[in-house]
Formats: sequence, C-alpha cells, structure tokens
Amino acid sequence: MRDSIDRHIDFWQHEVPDLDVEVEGVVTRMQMLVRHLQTRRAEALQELGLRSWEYDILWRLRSAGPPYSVTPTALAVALDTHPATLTNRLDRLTQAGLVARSRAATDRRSVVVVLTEAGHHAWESSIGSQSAAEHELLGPLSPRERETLIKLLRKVVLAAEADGPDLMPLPQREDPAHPDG
Amino acid sequence: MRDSIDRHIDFWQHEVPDLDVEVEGVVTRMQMLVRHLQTRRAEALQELGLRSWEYDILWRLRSAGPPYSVTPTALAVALDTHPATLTNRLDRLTQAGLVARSRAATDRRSVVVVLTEAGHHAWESSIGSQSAAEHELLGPLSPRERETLIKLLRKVVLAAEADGPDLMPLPQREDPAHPDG
DNA sequence: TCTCGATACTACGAAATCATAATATATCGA
DNA sequence: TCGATATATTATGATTTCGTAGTATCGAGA
Repeated sequence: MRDSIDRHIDFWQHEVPDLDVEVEGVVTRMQMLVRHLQTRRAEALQELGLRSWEYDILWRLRSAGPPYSVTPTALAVALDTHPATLTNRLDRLTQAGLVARSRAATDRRSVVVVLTEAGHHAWESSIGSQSAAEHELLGPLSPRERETLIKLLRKVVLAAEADGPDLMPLPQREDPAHPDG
Repeated sequence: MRDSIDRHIDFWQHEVPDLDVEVEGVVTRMQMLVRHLQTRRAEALQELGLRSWEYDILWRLRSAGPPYSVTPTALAVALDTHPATLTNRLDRLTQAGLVARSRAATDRRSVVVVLTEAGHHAWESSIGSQSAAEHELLGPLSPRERETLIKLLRKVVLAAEADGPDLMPLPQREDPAHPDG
C-alpha cells in the first residue's frame, strides 16, 4: 500500500532524477506526521480553551517537578521561542492566573515562573486528550514495531547529539523566593 | 546508549507513572528531529540569503513541474499558511524577482504564481545544501535500516490518511495566461 | 572594594501574521 | 439571460512576534 508521500516522491523523482528516495521518504514522513499531530493536539486543546503555546509552557513547568518552577530563559530555550515573545506570553498566562512570577532564590537577576493551582488544573484537564492524540497516531503499530521505531530514531538522535547539544534540553528547576506582586 | 529523550522520559515517568513510554519515545524523537533539521536547513539557507519560507515556496513551485505554476490557494494549503500571509510573502518574492503572478487561463478569479528564471536559479543553488542536511541527519542509518524506518512510518501515515485527507497534498498545476504587470 | 564584562529579563518600536471583509469572477438554477 | 450563491484573491486593521536597547545583578580580577 502506498501513501501520499510515495506519490509525491514518484513525481519529484521524475523532476530531479538524482534524488535520494530513501532519505526523502524518511524526512518527509516525519515532517508530515509531526505537523499532523500538532494539528490534532491543537484541536483538542481548543475545546478546553487552551492554545498550543499555553499548553507547552504548562507542560514544561509540570515536567520540571516540584516546586514546578523554571526561569524564563530556560523556557525560551526549551520551547525555542524568542525571549521577548516569552515575556509577552508569560504576561498573558499570569493575567489568566495559570502561572506566577517570583524572584529566584539564588540569583536576583532571574525570575522564576511557577505553576499556580489553576495552572496545575488546566494541565491536568488537558493531558488526557494530548496523550490520547499521540496514542491514536501510533495505534496501528504493534508494541514490537514501536520498539523497532524507537531504536532507529534513537540512533539518529544520538548521532545528532554527538555533534552538538542535546536535542531535548531539560529545563533546569530553580527554587523561587520572595513571591512577586 | 541513551539519548536526551530517554533521560527526559525517565524523569517524566517518575512524575506521571501512567505514561506510555513507547508512544512518548516515538513522538518526542520525531518532534525533536524535525525541529533539529529545520534549524540546520535554515542555517544553510541563510548563507545563501534565503529564508525558510522563501525556499518552501520555490520548492513547491519547482516540484509542480512545467510550467512551474501553482495558484496561491494551492500553495497556502500545501504550506499550511494563512492566505493573507501568503499574499504578503508572494508580494515580497515578486519584489525580489523570484516569482511572478499571472492570470489563470481557465478561471479568471484565480491568480497563478510562476517561477521566474531567477527563481529557478535560487532554488537550484540551494537544493544541494538542503538535501545534504537531510542526508547528514540520516547518515548513521544503514540502507537496510532506512528501509525499515520507511516501512514503519508509512504504516502510520497510511492509517492517518485512512481517516482523512492526504498528509501531503500535491499542489495542482495550473496553466498561466495573460502575464500580469 | 571597585571595575569590567557577562548574564537575565523586559520595554519599546518595527515587522510579520492573522481574522475579517471587500472585490471580482464563476457556477447553478429558474 | 438573470439572480443568487460560491469561490479566489487581496485590502485593511488588530494581534502577535521579533530585533534592539535598557536596567539590574552577578562573577572575576586588580
């Protein structure tokens, strides 16, 4: 059975004969699957009144573990967003009551973003639909196939990380102090 | 050997015990790899004075085949961008001389975007570095492993396409007429 | 202690993107 | 043919993001 990427590559190969069909086949499918998943997750979030970037920030704070606090810089790096953009988004999340800003205990230049109780609830109410979307995408694969897929992808990730920084930077936890405003 | 996604999932699993480690392992790696590749491709394009979105539009026109012309609507769908955003970008690409707008031969409501000679050259000067970036990413995989990876990803794509439209819409070619301005 | 350079965040104006409506043309049915 | 509705694109104004500079703090060395 052939998918739309097979059809696309057929056509493309006719245009540019020296195309590497295998490389293109892997890269394009990953791109399209990631895009598809993002759309599905955004749809699920919309029903809960959340935007993707809001969930992303809540998720990073949640995955930092207690006390669920991270600096804006660490968030900006992890989420790959411009620092000024993050400032704006944190303003709006603060306005919505989902996060709060404190001063860092150790470095008074730093601000620490903390998940509020409402933020915890918002995250908990959405994590189900998010993991469901991921699970639905990979449903057709057997456990054995998923393991094979992970093994191959890990190999690629490790090679990429050998040449540079981690592809998935863990945002470091920071302890807050002096709650702001 | 363990990668940064393994480390992330370990930690995350400790926070949320009922996490599906395999699903998360696949999805997160694909997301991070796609992001990493986008960054690398953007860097390579920057040295040639091109932005990612510029290359994307040139690429879609190029892959349409002769006469390398597509309507703005088809481009907007294929590239997943807002129609008004596309209008703005086409304005700038036209200003740069890489594309031109014509009226469609069959439907005079439609505009057809055509690759100019300069547009062809810009694309040809960048395709090498783009496919090199993809090839470098997948270099560590053997031909056999790449085939396995494609087979697994195709299975996922096919299942997703069974429920909805193609993940990779082919922009339909349109014939131009009456060159504009 | 006092520089000096680096770092963390934010404010501000510029640019890009988006939602919406407007214009022009096509298509269908009476 | 005419009128009503649908489609393709663009113009407009609001929102969001970005680039840059400013303020405050840290850390190293004289």
